Amino acid sequence: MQHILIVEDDRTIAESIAFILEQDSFSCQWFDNGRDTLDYIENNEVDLMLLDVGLPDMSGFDVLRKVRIKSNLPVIIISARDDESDQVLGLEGLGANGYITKPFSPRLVVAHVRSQLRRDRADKNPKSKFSINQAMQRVLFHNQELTLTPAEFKILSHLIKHPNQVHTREYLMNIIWDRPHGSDEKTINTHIKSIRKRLHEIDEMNDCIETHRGIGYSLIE
Amino acid sequence: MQHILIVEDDRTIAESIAFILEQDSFSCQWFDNGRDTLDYIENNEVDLMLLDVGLPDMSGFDVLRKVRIKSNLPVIIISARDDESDQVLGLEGLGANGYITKPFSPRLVVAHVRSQLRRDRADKNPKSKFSINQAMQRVLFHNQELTLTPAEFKILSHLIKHPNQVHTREYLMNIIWDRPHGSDEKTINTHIKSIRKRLHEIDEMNDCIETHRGIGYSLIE
DNA sequence: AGTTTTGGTGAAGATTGCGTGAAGATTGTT
DNA sequence: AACAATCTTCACGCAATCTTCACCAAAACT
Repeated sequence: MQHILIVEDDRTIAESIAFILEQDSFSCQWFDNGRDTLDYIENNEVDLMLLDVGLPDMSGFDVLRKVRIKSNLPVIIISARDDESDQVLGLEGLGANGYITKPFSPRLVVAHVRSQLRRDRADKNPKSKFSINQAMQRVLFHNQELTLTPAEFKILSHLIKHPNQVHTREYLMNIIWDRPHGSDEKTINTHIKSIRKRLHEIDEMNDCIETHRGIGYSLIE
Repeated sequence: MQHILIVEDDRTIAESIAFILEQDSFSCQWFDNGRDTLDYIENNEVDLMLLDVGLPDMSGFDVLRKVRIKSNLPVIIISARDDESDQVLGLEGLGANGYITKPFSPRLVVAHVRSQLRRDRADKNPKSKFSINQAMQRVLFHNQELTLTPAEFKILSHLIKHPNQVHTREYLMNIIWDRPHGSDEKTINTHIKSIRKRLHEIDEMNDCIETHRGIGYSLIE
């Protein structure tokens, strides 16, 4: 179930939007001011925000600006008919994802929301299969814990943090050892081998780590 | 000077839009039906189209659909207030780049047009058929990845970085090997051959790399 | 036209680099 | 010290890549 935030000081309008969206099996949450909205976003999972520009405590654009500092939550601006130029300003300049002008029909709202969420999902899909727990020196792969030796952790976590980029063996060696260390670069091969083996145990059909002959390795997303 | 097409059957509206845009130093052309519009686009350079959905001979959406078959000309839909759902349909489904609802203010039109043309220019600028991903040691050709050996990558990326310029075989050899290397210059021929072959696999009618008899090679844009 | 030079082509070695498994070296722990 | 875990090295075989070669086609020169 996807969760929509409605930020609108006119209770009638907010309720009618909520009613429509709930019929389309979205869950909705209504706020009539900016402060509460920002608090809520800070602490809850939200999939999309419908944002009126005219709010009692702060401009909708201020809300958008503050949201954009921390996230790229899809935001659809709702604006009154008479401040047209604001529409464009908000849409283009502050990173809104769409806008609707009052008065609007139910169908229009649902269409906008659906189309925006579709686009948003497409953006999010190329999500990393990895997550790093730096404090615990652990890496999750497909939400399963990898048991890695210290050297393996250093190499893999670096590759994850800088994906789609070739790292030379020399560079990876510097990551393992803080201070210069007269070791053979072949060592890296062996570490990579065992990292691959561990990834393989979880995902048979896996080929994240690419070899770049004569150069080094890279992790592809 | 950028040329805007206004497709709108209401003469008053069309003229007012044209007046506004001309003040902003665009050149404008007005059509009140779909047939003439399509004819014109076929034979003239146009930078952007403002398209009303309600036309006498055919729907604006039909016009858009026909235009989209042949080009990705930026199109901004103009729609009357009462057919809201059509807006979304046109915008999402048929590849319109924006929409404005009647009635609109002059500033809104100009803002939309400017913002759209800005985006369009950004899309068009990186128009070289090649792009180099140095980090991944890869070259994209027509947005497709070329699988290149290290030597091939070194040669091709150098040619791309210095196009329209002849490079001697000796010079290209120095690019492949850091240190002096007593190899035959014919080697370059073979590398060029295989680079050409790979380009050929993507674009049959391709002849980017020119031979300069007795001297070397160059890449032409 | 005939000759010479230069480049394209395909294929056959030569070379290099990598994966692999295992053995030795190092480190830390009990 | 003994042990386990980890790191490093090594040798072998394979595959990717580089280089060379022989032969033909195209261009330049006589």
